[in-house]
Amino acid sequence: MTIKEKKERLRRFIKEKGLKATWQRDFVVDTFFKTNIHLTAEELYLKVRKKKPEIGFTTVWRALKLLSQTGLATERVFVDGLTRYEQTTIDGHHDHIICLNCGRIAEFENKKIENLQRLVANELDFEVVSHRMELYGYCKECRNNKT
Amino acid sequence: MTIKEKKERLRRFIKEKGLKATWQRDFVVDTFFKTNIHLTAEELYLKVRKKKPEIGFTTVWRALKLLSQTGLATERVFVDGLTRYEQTTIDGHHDHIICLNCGRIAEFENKKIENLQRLVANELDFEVVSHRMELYGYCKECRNNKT
DNA sequence: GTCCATGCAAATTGTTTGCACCCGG
DNA sequence: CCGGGTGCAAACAATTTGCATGGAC
Repeated sequence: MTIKEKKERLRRFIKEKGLKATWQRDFVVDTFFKTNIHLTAEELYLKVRKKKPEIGFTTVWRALKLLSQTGLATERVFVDGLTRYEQTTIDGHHDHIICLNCGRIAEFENKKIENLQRLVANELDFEVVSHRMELYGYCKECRNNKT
Repeated sequence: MTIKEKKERLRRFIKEKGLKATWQRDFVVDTFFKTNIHLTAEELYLKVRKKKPEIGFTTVWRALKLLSQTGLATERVFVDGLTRYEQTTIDGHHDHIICLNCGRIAEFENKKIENLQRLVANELDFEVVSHRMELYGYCKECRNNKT
């Protein structure tokens, strides 16, 4: 899905809900779409504020909540306990691998693991509807520059 | 590890650290050890308070922190964002499967999945040191009593 | 003009800490 | 007695909400 399509989808959602379009929210959403990493509301707010200091934290926060509702963003909480927002990609589910040193977050998908998960669940008489899996470790760069 | 052994281990740890034994902490730890489910500090506090209303939340909380330091308990945060404390079992690492309806938490271990994780990480040039994996779904009972 | 959006400030929630008093050794 | 333990209350941090004002249609 291109950014243009995402914006269109959001525009339709806003219309359906009887909400109004505003340049503030537009700007926040734009900034978010142009960033392809996992951001906290705080981080996005700081990013936005650099360009438009008149936009408040609440607006950024509510824009992210709106994007979550629309399905254009996903809230994720990693072990640091902060809520991060991730742009929804066209390809469905994926998991994360996070560098404990630099905080870099990479994404991956592995059907074999998901099949095994379903298998394990069956053994325990559970029906899986979702899962969360994160790997923590060190990326190449951080391994090389070890202290 | 039996409860007795755990208590012994804690006793030694307390001595080493130059801390003191008190009946309040003893009672909290006892209550925790007798419960084999995943509890939040709040839940344990309520449990304790029923028997000993004079014990405060702080004591419960600090006892759990102490147990974590000792390695006798493990802090876990699932998707609801609450910190739960789990008794450390003799067998090392395991993951969780959680019923979205009744909240029941079951544990499992699967070496195949862990091997695949390492494999995936290698492809991405990461070195894995830990992971978090939780499956969410419905347990047998909740599937049968579906609304 | 009518509502929704905004952004400040304040409430909330879960967790953690400061401190005066208590109590075990 | 002394030093750590307790438990209240208050600090904290992240998130969420109330409300008066402003702006889009």
